Amino acid sequence: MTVEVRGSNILAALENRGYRSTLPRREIIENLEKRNDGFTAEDLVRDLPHIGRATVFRTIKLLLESGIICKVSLLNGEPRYSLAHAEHHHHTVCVACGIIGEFHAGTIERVLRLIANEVGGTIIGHRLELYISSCAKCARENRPIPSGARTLVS
Amino acid sequence: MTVEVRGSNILAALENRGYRSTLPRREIIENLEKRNDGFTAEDLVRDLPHIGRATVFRTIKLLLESGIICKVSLLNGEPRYSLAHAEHHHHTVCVACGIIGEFHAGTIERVLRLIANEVGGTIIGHRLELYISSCAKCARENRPIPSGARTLVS
DNA sequence: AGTGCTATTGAGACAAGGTATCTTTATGTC
DNA sequence: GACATAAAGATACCTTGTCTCAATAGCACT
Repeated sequence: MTVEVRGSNILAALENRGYRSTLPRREIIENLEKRNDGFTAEDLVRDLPHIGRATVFRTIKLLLESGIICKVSLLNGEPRYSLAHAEHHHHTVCVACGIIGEFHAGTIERVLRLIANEVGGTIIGHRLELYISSCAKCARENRPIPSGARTLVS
Repeated sequence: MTVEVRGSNILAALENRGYRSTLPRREIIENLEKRNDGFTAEDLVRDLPHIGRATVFRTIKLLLESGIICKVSLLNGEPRYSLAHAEHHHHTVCVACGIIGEFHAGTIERVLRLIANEVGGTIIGHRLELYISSCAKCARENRPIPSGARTLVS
């Protein structure tokens, strides 16, 4: 009996949910674990040309449903995926370079709960994205704020 | 000299921004003013078959940029448009019936400003959607919470 | 009311992001 | 190793928009 010591805990999470450990899934997981930026589905498709498009999307869906990755919208609505590092969190998106960060703020949860009371109904979840410019990286590289950043900020 | 007394202030807002008052635009505005739910672009296309698809989308874009309507994501990411009633606000989306509500909470803005300090960078905007079930209408009609509502709630 | 400039429209091709279908292949289990 | 079945690959299709380009219609001016 051999015990797999090193290896992705993401894969383990999928197996615990009853999914099979297949080569394409392992490759996709390995690929996205290397990224620290937000990525698109197309990034994965391009990086793993021997894996079918549909499989990439199916695996993304699986990882989303398992809470392993998150789907985040850029300001213009373009989707990006990002590895989830914390249990519950929100996202910052730099409109200049597109880098995605995470933050957690208990205050927000409390405020939202209060609002739910006023709004009526049962709160199921929320989506909160904070758009910033000049993130740490952009500030270092002196990257300017893109024009047209002001669009649909609800 | 005649003064147009009744009529859309939305149209006026567009004209003030230098856009022409065209028949298709007037019809689209009239149509969406009648709605109190969130609507899709396809709803408009279907309701106004003599107006070109591209024109509908172009007009929607115009209205978005002018802050007259908002684009909101349902839980599964599907887009909905909704007339903006207040200057700055956030949205509630009922996952059962899809009705979109507005709310405003100064507390949130304050909290977000605090967070921006911690996160670093300049805050450009934010997107906040609150997903609820059993909104007033659904509660009246005793509509159940849809299964699969738990998806990508970041 | 007619003229002219140019914004806007309509039609239809195209694009991005994703899903459905259907056959073949690979996993996990006994 | 055989079996049942989950998953993969290929590909067609769908949705939500955008782009192009010729034709049309608003608006301003006379």
